[in-house]
Amino acid sequence: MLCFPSSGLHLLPHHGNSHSPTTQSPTPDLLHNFNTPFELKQVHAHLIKTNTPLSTLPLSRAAFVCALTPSFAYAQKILERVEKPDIVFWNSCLRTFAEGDSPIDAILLFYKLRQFDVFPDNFTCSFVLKACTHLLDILNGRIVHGYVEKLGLQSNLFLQNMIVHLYALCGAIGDARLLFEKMSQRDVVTWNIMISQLVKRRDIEGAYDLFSRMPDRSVRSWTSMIAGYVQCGKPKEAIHLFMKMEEAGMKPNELTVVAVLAACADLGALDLGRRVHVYSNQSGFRRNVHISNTLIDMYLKCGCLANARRVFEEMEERTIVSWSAMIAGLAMHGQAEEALRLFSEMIQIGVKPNDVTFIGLLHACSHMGMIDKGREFFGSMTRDFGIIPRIEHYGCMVDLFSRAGLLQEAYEFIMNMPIKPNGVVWGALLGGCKVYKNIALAEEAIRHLSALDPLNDGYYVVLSNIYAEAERWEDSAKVRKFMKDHGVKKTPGWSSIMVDGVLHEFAAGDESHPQAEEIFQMWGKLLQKIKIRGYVPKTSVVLLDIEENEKETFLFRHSEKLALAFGLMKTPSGRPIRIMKNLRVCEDCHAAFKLISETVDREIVVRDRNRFHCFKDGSCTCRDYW
DNA sequence: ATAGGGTTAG
Repeated sequence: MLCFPSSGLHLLPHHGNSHSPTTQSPTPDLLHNFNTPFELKQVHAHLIKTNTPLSTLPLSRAAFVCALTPSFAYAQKILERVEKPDIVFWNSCLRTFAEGDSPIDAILLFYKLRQFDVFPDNFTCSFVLKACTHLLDILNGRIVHGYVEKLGLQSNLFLQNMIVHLYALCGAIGDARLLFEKMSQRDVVTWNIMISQLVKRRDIEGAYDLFSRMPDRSVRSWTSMIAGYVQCGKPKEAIHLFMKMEEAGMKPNELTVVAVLAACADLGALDLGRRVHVYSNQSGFRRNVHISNTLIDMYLKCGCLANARRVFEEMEERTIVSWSAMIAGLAMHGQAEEALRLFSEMIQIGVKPNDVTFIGLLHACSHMGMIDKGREFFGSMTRDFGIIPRIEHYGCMVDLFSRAGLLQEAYEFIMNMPIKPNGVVWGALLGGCKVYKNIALAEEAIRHLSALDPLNDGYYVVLSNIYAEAERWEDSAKVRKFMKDHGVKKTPGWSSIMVDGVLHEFAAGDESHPQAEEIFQMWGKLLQKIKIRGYVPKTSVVLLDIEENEKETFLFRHSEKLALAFGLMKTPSGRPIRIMKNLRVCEDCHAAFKLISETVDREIVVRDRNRFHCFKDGSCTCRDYW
């Protein structure tokens, strides 16, 4: 039943050692970490030689040696000399082990205690349970649970909470739930444990059900729930709950701030993000690295590169997350050179990059067509930093080649990948096939994509587009029929814009907005202005079998155009316009926005699915390469 | 003496 730790524990003295123990000085490490009676003797001898009182001996270590070698009276004698070990003493040993880097020692010691006629109490159990938690050791956890029942400690809330936590953490959510349901009393910690564990398992509905049923909610309850919504891709719900939290008079803490800022990043909710930033500083959270990192990400994803940079520069201590976020953000904003410069600065001061850092770097390269640099980083990643490329890195490389028109190289790269390509990888190739009009390779990509990711409409839409551009209308129609037959629905495009703290959302062709008429008139005026400057509607992006003038109607009702017209109507001149879109920005809108930015002299920032487009003075930061 | 969250990419 009992097994001994594998961590270099020697049960017998080193008989082969010809030196007398007293002739050797123990290393400083050994003074605290002796594992055998022999080593204990060495330490003891050292204490005598240096005239150090015996009480300086690390007792928990002595107890450990003693407990594991009860036949060796020496260790026991030392213990007896120092103090009479009672349950409190043993508990503090257990605690030391449980919180140290070898928690298994606590479990071993626990099983040994009965040989010393020591009976565990609630503290004993709590420390062993803590050890089980650190080890994710549900088997020993269940045994300790049995002891808790046998010892009549089942009404101890601390222990019950720890057991519920342990079960859930080890994946036995059913057992955790059962125990939770039959507990005679629960406190806020019990509820919070269940909520955060359900969130961890992506059961956000289950978590909210408990949240709404619990009698008292602490800041932690609110924060777990808000963070849960963010993790489950529901940032609106997260922000809604944050508002409720404020209404309830709860004071957000550091973790709440991180969660809300993450939600703001996802939603592009700059106003709230700024407000939370101010609150965070007022609350004295300025030096919190997690908060600063999330702030950087929030500002980047809201299109405020300068603010992100300021937060980054003002940090006293940066982690790899800070650097990676900044590099990825610069890539998103089309500032590849600056991203690369930041990377070399980081290497120069000795910060070690991780896999995420390289995803950002490779993005920077592919967005700017820096093929050789990208190849270099991909090679250096493993060679110089020992990072094994993940599927995301392969995806970046295929994207890099495909965007640059090196379709054959991209295809061969996929064929030679040591891991199975996923939808993102083939999708990147497909994207390149559209730009460089390679129908055969696009069909090959679709063959893989329809097997890998059959419900993703985006790929079929691209293929249908490719056929349409080649004026192969029948094939284009076939793709759309295929989608219809297989129940693949085209994701409706939408764009949004925040005006005076209110989020306005527009779908393509949307006439439901209360000010729809004014918006259309505004667009009409803009259209006149840009037509003078040479704008020609690119009706080929409209994939409908209709008359040319009808196509224009569709084209002019694209969601990003509606959002822009509305933004220009509602915001003071000179102020930048920020628009978010769920899909990639349309080619025609891109051309139109460039001209509009010039005619109305406004900066227009569009965050699309992949990156930022910042239109200013007639050009875009993507340099039309996206 | 004992219990419960965090950041980059995807």
